[in-house]
Amino acid sequence: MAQSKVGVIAQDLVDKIKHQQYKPGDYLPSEHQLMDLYGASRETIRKALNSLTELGLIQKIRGKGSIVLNLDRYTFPISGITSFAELNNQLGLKAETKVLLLQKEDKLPAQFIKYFPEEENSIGFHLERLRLIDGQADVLDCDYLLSPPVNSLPQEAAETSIYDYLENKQKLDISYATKEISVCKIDKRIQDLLQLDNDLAVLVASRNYLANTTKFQLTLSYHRPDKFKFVDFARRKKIKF
Amino acid sequence: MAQSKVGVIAQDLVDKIKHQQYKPGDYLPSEHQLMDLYGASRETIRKALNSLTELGLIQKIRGKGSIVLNLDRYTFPISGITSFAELNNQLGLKAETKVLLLQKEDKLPAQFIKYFPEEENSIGFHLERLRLIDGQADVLDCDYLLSPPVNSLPQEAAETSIYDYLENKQKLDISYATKEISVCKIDKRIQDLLQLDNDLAVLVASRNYLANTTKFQLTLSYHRPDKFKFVDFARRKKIKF
DNA sequence: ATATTATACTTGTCTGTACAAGTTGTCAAT
DNA sequence: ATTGACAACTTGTACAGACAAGTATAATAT
Repeated sequence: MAQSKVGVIAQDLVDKIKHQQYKPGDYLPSEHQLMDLYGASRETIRKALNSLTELGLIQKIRGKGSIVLNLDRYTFPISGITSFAELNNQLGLKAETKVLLLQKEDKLPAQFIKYFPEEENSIGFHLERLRLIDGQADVLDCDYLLSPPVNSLPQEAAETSIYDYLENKQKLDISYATKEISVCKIDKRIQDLLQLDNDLAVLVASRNYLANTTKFQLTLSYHRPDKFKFVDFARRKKIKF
Repeated sequence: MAQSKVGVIAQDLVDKIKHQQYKPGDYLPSEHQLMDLYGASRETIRKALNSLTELGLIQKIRGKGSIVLNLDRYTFPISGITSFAELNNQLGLKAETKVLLLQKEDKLPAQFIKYFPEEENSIGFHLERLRLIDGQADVLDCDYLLSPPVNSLPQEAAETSIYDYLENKQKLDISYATKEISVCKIDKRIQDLLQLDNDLAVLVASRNYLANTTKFQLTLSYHRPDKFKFVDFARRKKIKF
């Protein structure tokens, strides 16, 4: 997955932290020691350490070292563009996906227009999936995959992981996303699907982009309010916008 | 604010993007041109560009250049540890803060214990503030500032900006935070403060830390559901946890 | 005992070089 | 006109060296 030397080192350090080889509160080996361990230059080591810092796994303290932070599985940030299938694997949940709809459209379906007016006339694949955890319907994912760049979308990919399909089969380079989390009123249909008493749901709306900056996916995720939990790690920004 | 050469360059680029000197869709000058412009080495330029990449301001494309992304003010990510006063300045809102409570406690008040059980016996300053925008009460911020490391907390700091006070007066080095966003039931008192019809609010619970990894602040922010909006920028992570 | 100094560690910052790899346009051969 | 090779750009990765600055320990001077 991570082919560069920096990536290999970073992944190895992450794995060792995960398996408690380096425990929360411990200091990692010093940068010079890591240079010997991995046979790399100091800049290379430092780039790997910086990526762990951004992930919230370590904190660097000048003059002392890099200390492993205390982030158990439940506080580990869910942000980043993580697909449901990946989340599922990482957290070891037994989840199920029901595909409610998969069809090609020649313009953006009505329910999306309010949130993504700029794509009103785009061709794409309309996909609706209900996510169940322990038999309970927790999330309704409504996707619109823009075509181009998405040429095809088999039913089987929709049932398992469209990200796996797009990245590995279609060789699309998924890169970044903008997300908005808010609370919205939902119609009777969604209310029934999620078996909700009232008409409020947490809505995560996201625009997803490839590395060449082309937009390829719009998503509206409706979450049961009582099950929704978004965990984030944030560093104090030194740059003022 | 940013004393390092990298920081100065990054801030300058951000300012130029902000003032449309570099517009969305444009390519920034190449790294070699930026070297000449700022009189810096390529690695220094690249570190500055990387920080813009993480902020979601640009996208680097190999062989082509760094393209400015289209992020208007409303989609600019609010994450990071940004204080209400800072947000206020950046967005140019006319907001008001009412201090409801400020007193020292010798153990964690009951309302916090459910979310921060590990700090049950900590001494600290209990602070409650109501945030109003256009006269409307939108957020109730409940803070617990741990003592140590926070020795004092004057009323005036609570009314304006405790982050300004802690960073500039007390010289605390605020570094990172973990946040959890969820939806919770609120009691009658909070319901009245926020003038809500029902008993649901969006709750952002966060643990805030200094650069030396000491926890200094616990926060429970209750948001009116109809006003809450959390905007985020996320990059696809290449590291699997 | 206390304070100071020296030192050996740590991370932070910046420089310069080298080569790999992706993109684009030019020019020549077909 | 199309193709293909090449050159000139771009960013990506890695290396080695130098000095600054913060931390901790031990030896020293008072």
